Amino acid sequence: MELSELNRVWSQIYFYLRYDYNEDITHRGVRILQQVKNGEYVTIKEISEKLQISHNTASEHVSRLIKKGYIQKERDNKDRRKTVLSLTPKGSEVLVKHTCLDESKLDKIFSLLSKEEQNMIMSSLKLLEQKGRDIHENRIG
Amino acid sequence: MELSELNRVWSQIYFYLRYDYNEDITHRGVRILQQVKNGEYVTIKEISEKLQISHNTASEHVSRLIKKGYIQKERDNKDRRKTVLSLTPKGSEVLVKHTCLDESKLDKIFSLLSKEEQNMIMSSLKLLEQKGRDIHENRIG
DNA sequence: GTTTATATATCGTATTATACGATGTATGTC
DNA sequence: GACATACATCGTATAATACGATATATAAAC
Repeated sequence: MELSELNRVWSQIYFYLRYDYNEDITHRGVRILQQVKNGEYVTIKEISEKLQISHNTASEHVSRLIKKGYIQKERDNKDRRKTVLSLTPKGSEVLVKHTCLDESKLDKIFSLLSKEEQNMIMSSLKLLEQKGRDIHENRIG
Repeated sequence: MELSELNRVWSQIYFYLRYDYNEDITHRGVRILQQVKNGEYVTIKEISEKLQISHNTASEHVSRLIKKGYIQKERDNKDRRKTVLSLTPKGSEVLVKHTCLDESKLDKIFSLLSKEEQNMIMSSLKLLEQKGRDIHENRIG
């Protein structure tokens, strides 16, 4: 199995199918939205550690994202010092545009595929996701 | 077919499996390396149009990437005004780190999959790539 | 051959993105 | 109360990004 071939294909897919979308969010902002989306309990400290930046920087980035309406925050009832972050619907939408494949393009592609092909693609991706999650959560080596 | 589900899976795969790599290239730099990799004949003007920036900005970004050893340039023999850009091996490597999945992670995953599963994943991705290329090159509506 | 157009390089200038130390407030633990 | 933790705010600084002006080189049109 030639993994570099798989990688070539992966990055080509993204190159061809990503949204042609004009940035109105910073690079750092996207990374933060990703972290907020993928954590269960995300605080400023979490963000600063994950992105390896100071807490002040993290706080300010988050503050700007809140102003843009992409993130909301609330104080944790169990520890009022802590701020818990979550994505707004608007934030979710912006994140999709910057990390996902253009669904109108996907729609065109899928309309040309057999049911069997569609299912194959879906199964493959889900298998990769599942194994990927295991790696991410250190359940595998 | 629920495309948003496919997209959720896609972005999760990337989130779990991408390289944990420290940036020593700018966001714009990565975009330019991508363009250089994916074009057959890439000039400063091409870059400026694709990224929708002025030619001077494009020229300067490219100049910096050349200094870092990621891109090389040569004059087109048929039109000496034109500079043709290509990736260096070093540039290719940096691009992989910023756009691909971590191959050591993939290796772990694939070592756990049957030959059949591996082939299914590979076939699926190649099918998506092929159709994606068609879309990109306007062969499909 | 001259004029005009094209392609890129360089420089000066400016804005935005990103970062952190210092400081302050609020809350939690001992 | 003393100390620790979490985050917010402000001042400061650097890096990234952008473009207009200008210049040089080359190609096309007349």
